[in-house]
Amino acid sequence: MAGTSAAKGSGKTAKGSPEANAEAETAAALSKGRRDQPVPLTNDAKAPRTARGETTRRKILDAARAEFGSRGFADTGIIEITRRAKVALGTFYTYFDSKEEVFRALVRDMSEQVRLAVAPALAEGRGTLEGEERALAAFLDFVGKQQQVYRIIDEAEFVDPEGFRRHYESTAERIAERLAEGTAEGHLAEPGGALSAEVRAWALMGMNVFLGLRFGVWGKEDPAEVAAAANRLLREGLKAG
Amino acid sequence: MAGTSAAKGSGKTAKGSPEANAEAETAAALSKGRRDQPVPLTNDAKAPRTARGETTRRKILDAARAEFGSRGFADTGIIEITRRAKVALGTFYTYFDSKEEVFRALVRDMSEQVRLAVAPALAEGRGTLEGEERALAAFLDFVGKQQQVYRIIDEAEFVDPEGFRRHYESTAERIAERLAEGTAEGHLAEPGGALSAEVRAWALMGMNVFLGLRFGVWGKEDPAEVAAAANRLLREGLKAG
Amino acid sequence: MAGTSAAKGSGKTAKGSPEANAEAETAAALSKGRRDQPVPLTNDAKAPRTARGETTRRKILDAARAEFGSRGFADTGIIEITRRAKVALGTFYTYFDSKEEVFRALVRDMSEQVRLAVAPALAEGRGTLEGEERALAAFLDFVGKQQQVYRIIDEAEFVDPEGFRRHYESTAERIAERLAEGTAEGHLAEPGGALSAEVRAWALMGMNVFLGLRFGVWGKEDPAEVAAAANRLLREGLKAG
Amino acid sequence: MAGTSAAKGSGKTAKGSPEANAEAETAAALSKGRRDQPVPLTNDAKAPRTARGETTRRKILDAARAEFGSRGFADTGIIEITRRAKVALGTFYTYFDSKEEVFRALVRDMSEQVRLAVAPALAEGRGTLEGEERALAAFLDFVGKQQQVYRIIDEAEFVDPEGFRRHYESTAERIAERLAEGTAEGHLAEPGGALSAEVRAWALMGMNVFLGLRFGVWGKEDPAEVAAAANRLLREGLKAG
DNA sequence: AATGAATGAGTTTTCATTCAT
DNA sequence: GATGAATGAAAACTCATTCAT
Repeated sequence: MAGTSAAKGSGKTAKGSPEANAEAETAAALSKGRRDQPVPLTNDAKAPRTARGETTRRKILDAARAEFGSRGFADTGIIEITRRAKVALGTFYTYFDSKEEVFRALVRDMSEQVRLAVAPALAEGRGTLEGEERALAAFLDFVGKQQQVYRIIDEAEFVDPEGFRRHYESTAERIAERLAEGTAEGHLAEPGGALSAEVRAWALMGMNVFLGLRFGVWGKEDPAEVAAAANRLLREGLKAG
Repeated sequence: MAGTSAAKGSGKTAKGSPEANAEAETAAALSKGRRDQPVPLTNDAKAPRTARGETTRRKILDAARAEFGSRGFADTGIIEITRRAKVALGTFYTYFDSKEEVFRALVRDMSEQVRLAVAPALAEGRGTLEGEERALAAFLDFVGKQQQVYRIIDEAEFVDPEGFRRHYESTAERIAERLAEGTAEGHLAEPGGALSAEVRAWALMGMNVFLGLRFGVWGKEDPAEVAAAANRLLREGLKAG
Repeated sequence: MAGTSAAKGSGKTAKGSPEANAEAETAAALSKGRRDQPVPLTNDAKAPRTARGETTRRKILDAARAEFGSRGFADTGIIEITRRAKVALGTFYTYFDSKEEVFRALVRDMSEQVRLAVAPALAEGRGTLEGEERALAAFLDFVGKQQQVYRIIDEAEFVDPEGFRRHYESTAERIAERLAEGTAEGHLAEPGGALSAEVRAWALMGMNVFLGLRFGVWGKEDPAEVAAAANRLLREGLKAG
Repeated sequence: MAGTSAAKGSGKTAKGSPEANAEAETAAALSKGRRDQPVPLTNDAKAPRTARGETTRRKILDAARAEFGSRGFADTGIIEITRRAKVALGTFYTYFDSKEEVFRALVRDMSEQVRLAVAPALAEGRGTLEGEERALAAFLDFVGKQQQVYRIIDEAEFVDPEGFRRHYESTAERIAERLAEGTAEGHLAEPGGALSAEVRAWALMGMNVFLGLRFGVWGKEDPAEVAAAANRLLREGLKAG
């Protein structure tokens, strides 16, 4: 399973051309993101102490993303990662404790990337539902280009269960907040209670994830059209009349 | 990602104590399911030729389900499977060509299992949406007891991509048929076109899968309540008034 | 530092020609020894289940003794052991959990071998001190042929500290018993007390071990002469007159 | 097995609280010892050329002693040594050619240390045997505080065989000289010949080493008492009457 | 059919050593 | 002199698969 629509804040994070060099761009965005928040869960002992080290670490991380994203965790060897990163095998272990650890770092990265990919779209829409529609379109677009997202976040269920859960729980929470806001503003119907509110958020997330898989990764229909169709369902439901 | 709503029947999949001995019970259920339909085996050359062989094959398959379901594909060894099945290591290869092959057989089984688990519920409901509601409740109930379902079908994305895709595509197709039927009967609003119809089916499936993860596997809220809340969203959408 | 003089019992353990094929012989003796005592500390899960397996395990053990004995623990690789044993690399792990584990098994073996090598000599002597003299001669002879003994028991201080300690403590205990007996029989002077008795045993053991190193391993003086000289010291001390 | 009795002096090697801060104290003692004699360095090319360099070299050596002494040679990495010494990894190679080389330097140091620790005691005693008794007591005291001595000298058997042999041969030689002196002075019985004289020296050394292990390192009985008991054996032997 | 011993390619990880700054 | 990033050979260990019995 992979990412889905995301947060409100930092709508200006991605300002440049939304297309070019997605990977590099996100890497940059991520770096910024990291400085915004304390980002605790990194291994201090292995943190680079020089600029050169920082560059190397990033090269490894990027290579790992590409490799895990295309071959999967089990079929990717450290050698392949370092070969792609153009560093020696041992260099990997200068920055990461194990294969699992890079993967974990990557899950955080990807989770954040998804959030950043949809954030601007959310802000654009007038009204909650329009925001969600645009976010879904942005998400479809994003996963179409970054298919690694799915492979990595889905595989986290097995390799990094905590990261996996964290990703979906925090995503659902952000959705829930947006829906609550929409309700407060009177655009959305009241949920029946707390459980109902949570059900709505998870249902919406599930929708998005599966539409992303079907129409972003496996097929490439027009994101806007798919988002529009989904939004109709979301607005009015299925019932006739 | 895991299974979702499906085909015909009762709703009380498990009649005994709802919690206890989930594994054994399901194994039995599965065996029944298997007898309903021959369950196409991939490898004829290794098909058991005697009754004793049939029993051994089943023991291995059941053991594999339990092991893969709890440790995942990579962390499960053939030895562990045969140990649990109480057969010798070499016996495994009398019935399966490789570790991947058992897994594939298992994916088919689980996919079928999900279908059978919700089928009775679907038939009970009066009207398409009521059927879907009961099916979701049955599904939540099922995955609560059979958490292996998720682990196995989700991991198929990496180990058996064809099986993974087959599962979701056929599930979505069945949903689409039901929705088409409901539209024909006038209960449901017309979709805007073919794309829209498919979007609806995938959206519904995604909803179910994620609600299953959140409220069936991770948490154990009352399936009926969750299903009711989800159904409200499905019927009327989110829009106020 | 390695083994030294040893026990009373089982004086008939080694009946054959005391010279030929020391290694094979001891292996046999050991096997017998093992059956006498329950020998608990072996890994059951890896115990051979067939005669063929038993043979293979012994081949590995013998190869390990030769390799560790000549290159030392650190400089011996599993590959070298299996190459010498003429089995595949993986076969090693069918019988032992790790490099450390074979080593531990070997320490037990060698400790026992030392005991068996001197036991007959002890029984031969008339009187405690004469027994000790003959035991030392036998020991010098033994370590001259089995230099691995020293390398393995000495290295146990680092690789298998428990085994190391067990070896020396049990050896010292056996010596202490013999001295106590000699005292009871009136051949030996009373020790001043418990501490004194223990000091005597350890002193005697230390003497033997170092004489073994100097005159058995490094140089090859006549064992009988060395033993005689040592025994004179032991009997009468150094004091003039 | 490690060092043993040696050369000249006081007996109260450690005057402060006999237990506390053993390590620091000995480091100081060592430094002193080193200044007494230049301590021949193996590798001139890497000899420090400045005072700062001299300090750094010493920090590394002290750290190496502590690490090798507690973890052993194989389990100690250069990183751990430099970390403890608070210098950068690369600095190590400014002063030593290899891991083996520091170890060799350390073996020399420790060997010398042992000699210095017992030297004062030897001088105190009136008569050879009394000197030996005091030396043994000093030795027991010393190894009780400096357990690294054993670990390092014993491990030299594998890492620095020449150093190992040199240590014991020169120690034995010194003992032999003292015994010869005692014989010349008429305190000690004549040995039967050259072999006999050497046997006496090695036997005495072995005694001391093992008593040091048993009563200095593993257990902490009163050094004076142990030494007295050992000396009784040495003076009069074991024979009754 | 069933057994379990044997195989060896493949992987991860470590760590002494080098070297540019 | 000091630093720490980079290197890659080496080694332990795993495990799916084969095969003789």
